Amino acid sequence: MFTLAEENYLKAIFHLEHESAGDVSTNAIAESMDTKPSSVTDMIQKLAEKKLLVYKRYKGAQLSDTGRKVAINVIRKHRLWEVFLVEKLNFHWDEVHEIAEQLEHIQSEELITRLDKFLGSPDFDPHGDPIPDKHGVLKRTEKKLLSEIEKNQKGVCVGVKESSAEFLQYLDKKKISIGTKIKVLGKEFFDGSMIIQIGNDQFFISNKIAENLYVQTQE
Amino acid sequence: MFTLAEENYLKAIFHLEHESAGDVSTNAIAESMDTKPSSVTDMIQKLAEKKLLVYKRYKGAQLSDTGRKVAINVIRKHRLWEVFLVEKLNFHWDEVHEIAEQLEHIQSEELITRLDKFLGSPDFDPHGDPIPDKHGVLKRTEKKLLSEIEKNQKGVCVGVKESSAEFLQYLDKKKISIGTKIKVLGKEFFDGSMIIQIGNDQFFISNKIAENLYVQTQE
DNA sequence: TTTTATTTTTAGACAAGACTAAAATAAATC
DNA sequence: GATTTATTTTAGTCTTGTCTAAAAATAAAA
Ligand SMILES: [Mn+2]
Ligand SMILES: [Mn+2]
Ligand SMILES: [Mn+2]
Ligand SMILES: [Mn+2]
Repeated sequence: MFTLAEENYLKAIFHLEHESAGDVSTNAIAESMDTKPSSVTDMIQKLAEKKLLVYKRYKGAQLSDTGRKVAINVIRKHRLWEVFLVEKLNFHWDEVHEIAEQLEHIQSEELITRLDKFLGSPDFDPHGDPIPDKHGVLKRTEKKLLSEIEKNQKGVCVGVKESSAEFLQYLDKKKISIGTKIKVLGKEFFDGSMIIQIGNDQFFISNKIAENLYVQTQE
Repeated sequence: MFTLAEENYLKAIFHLEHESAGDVSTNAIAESMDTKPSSVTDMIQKLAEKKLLVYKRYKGAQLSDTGRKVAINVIRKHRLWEVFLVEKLNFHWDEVHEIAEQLEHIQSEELITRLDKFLGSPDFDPHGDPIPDKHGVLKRTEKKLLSEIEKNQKGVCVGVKESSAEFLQYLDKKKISIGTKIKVLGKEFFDGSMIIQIGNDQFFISNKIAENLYVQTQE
């Protein structure tokens, strides 16, 4: 139905729409897709032709309902495949993204329906990201960045904002994974760094780490 | 490493090399890939540049060792994915080929290694075709076409030559699948049609059917 | 309100892969 | 051996998706 390139653009725009309000700029798309602004202009004009997004010259793009549906379906596939890779093939969570980038473009509704069932209709992918259901509905859960919680508060890790292999490997080294309980012992006002406690271990983390970890403050 | 188009050409040429001896002709490739001879010429010239095959103008193509290795690896992936779709996702054998055509191009050695292990290192795909091992070695088994065996001989179905959905659905209707025991009760010299027995059922099959069913005559 | 800087778009080119139409070569037939 | 036919290749064009360089529009600064 749609080309690989089209699907990737729609997906990127979808993510960007959730990062900041208003129209998505040409430059933002170009940066997030590691391509040139002129290429982006070309493509969004084509996507606008196809009614997958609304585009006004010099003002940016905004997904249409159908465009959003396509994007969400790609994301659904991406995340289901990631679950498959981790749960069934025992890949580690830092190894699956690249492969899922390819698998997300396999065209077959039936395949995804069956894969979903095979995996037990998971609600979250290995990085804690919600998996849209068949109709594109995303379970929104209450979660904050670790950087947003205060001294002496506790939270349980429910996801990562960034999911680069480097970051995930850092978390492994620190024994942080989905489900890990974290208590903030101290928070430095100046640079946002923290002292946290996990189990009996206490250690320092930088603001960059705290800004990429999602936690749920349970109570 | 290689593009989707390149992989498909190499795979097609590999199959054609096994269908008849000598160089593979431009027209044969074009027909098997449902494309035009001029397009084939373009591509095999590029593949020759890349040393994936040997090409002499007006004489046809012949895979090089590296070209053959690439082709076999694609076939390995195709067949392993077909096993996955049937064994794990409960697809029927007539539904998997199209999806495997896409999955066979996913690039990740590790993925295939793990998929193979997950599936228990199967030797054959759902259509009875052998799955090359990691090193590209194909288990050659003794099998003949049903059309080649004589009256009163018995055989067990071990594979299909053609694997179109239509043919596979015909086989289903006749309750023929891998492992089915077949006895040839009669054979018409004129058109090669047969009367066969399966279990307690006896029925007529045309030569076209007999020429697309592989059997092993056990004795 | 000009001037300057940034963002975005256009124009033109390129690579991959496909196609049509025409030319070249090989195979078949007389 | 000459001629007709079939196969294969070349030449030129098209689409998709990318790029660079230049122009146009917008935003920021003076
Ligand atoms: Mn991912
Ligand atoms: Mn992805
Ligand atoms: Mn197949
Ligand atoms: Mn295939």
